[in-house]
Amino acid sequence: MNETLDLTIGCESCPIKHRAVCARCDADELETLDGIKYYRSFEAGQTVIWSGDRMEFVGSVVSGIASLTQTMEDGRTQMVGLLLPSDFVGRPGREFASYDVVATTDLVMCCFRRKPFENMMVETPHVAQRLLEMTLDELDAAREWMLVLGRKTAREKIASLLSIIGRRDASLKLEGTIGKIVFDLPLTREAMADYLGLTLETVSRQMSALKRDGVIELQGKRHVTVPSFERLMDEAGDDADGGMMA
Amino acid sequence: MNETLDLTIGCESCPIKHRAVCARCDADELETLDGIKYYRSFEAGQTVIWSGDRMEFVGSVVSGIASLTQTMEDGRTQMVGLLLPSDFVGRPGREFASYDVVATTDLVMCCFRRKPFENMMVETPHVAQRLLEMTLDELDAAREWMLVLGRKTAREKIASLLSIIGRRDASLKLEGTIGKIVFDLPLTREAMADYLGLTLETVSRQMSALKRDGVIELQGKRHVTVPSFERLMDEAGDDADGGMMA
DNA sequence: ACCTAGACTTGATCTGGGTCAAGGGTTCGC
DNA sequence: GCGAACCCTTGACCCAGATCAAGTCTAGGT
Repeated sequence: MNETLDLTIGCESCPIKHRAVCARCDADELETLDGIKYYRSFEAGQTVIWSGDRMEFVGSVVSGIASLTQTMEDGRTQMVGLLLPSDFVGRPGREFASYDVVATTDLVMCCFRRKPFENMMVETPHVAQRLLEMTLDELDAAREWMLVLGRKTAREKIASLLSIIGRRDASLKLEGTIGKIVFDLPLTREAMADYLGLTLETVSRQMSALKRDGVIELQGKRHVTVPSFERLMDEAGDDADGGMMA
Repeated sequence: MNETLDLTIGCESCPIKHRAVCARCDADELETLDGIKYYRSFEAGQTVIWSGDRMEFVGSVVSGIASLTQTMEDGRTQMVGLLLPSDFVGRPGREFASYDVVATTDLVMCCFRRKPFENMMVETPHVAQRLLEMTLDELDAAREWMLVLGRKTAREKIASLLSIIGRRDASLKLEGTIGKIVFDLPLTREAMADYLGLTLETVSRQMSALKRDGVIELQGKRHVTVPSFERLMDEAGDDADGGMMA
């Protein structure tokens, strides 16, 4: 499934090399890339791109968390995507950004100037195909989230979010997704609310309720221990298979 | 924007030829396609594919409307995509379906056997690129819908749905999206509710309210007249630009 | 013509989550 | 060490939309 993740050609802190570009490629392409690649750092809370801005680059998250958000004129906001390390940002072929991209934590991104990247994509078909696969994955994630937003209760929403972050975190640490899981929440209660279509008060109340009921333990406000991942999945109302089926 | 829509090489009732395959291609590729192409018809209410089924084909909607839906064990369902004529169905590279695909009205699809289609995709890079563009469009639509599901009121949700269907319908008829619009709702109140994350009673009440307030007129239950599209957009809480910016 | 079934509407009531308000805990800078 | 700024929690109350319960309307079928 993650057949490209173990490739280590090139700089290992740059996930795009592994996932979008390096997959099944030869060293020549890495040479090509190095001329158009650069890193950018952002502080927590900083906006990476405003919706409507010209996109000068595409890239991927090296460390930290970014979020895609949409805002209505009256200030209501909805997070429409959570970008974790190794996630791709940007739209080859799109001139302007469709969403605000905000650094939710301190953030390092690996960027490629858009035009040269697009040219390279045309010349190397498997990059386009890898990008298509990644986009399809994002689409699946977005659609799964539509079920969360449209039909789940506040408690189920929280459990869903915790299980996504917990699973992702655990797989990065190469642990299993069974039994006990420990991780730090990279989001404020407000950011969680924006992702879940709730208010921060409701998020806080439901976190307390899940703690009271023994589904999670909290050390401080952000450090979470999940004694039974199955129990959490159950609270989330998901099928037990854990999303193994694409 | 719809640069590929006016191509008329090949059978004009088969949108995939126009949108996914024919774009900027030469006649040879049409020959290749004809060996692996077939049509399928479905009655309203029939299920095209069950989630988890092996996908034997990809294809596109020729006429009628299909929907992608997700269902929880307890029966709560959420529609995660509405497939209108010319929309693409299926995932090159994916073995199994992720969602139920249901014919919401009588439906004709133009199908391609999946394996040969994938092979063709590898050989003709611009098809992969067209598919990437289409997938990015779907992703944008899904994310826009996340804002609807997460943050909009029932009245705004209904107005959003009506404006999407109305706009799509009007553009197919080559009318503008300004001023008056007339169309038939292709969805039952229940299907609307499933798409909007509401109950059918709430949908019905809000339709009545929009009618009472003069935002829409109803002839029968399904035939809708929108005297002012701007007014409708306003009720939907959208920016005025009408989504012209991809 | 009548009967039935499915799609829709409308009313009455209930409730989950929003809103408003008042705190508490930590981490800064001074 | 003290105030200020965040971030978070908890309580009291309210309301949009869910739920439960009758209906109405229309299209087919006999």
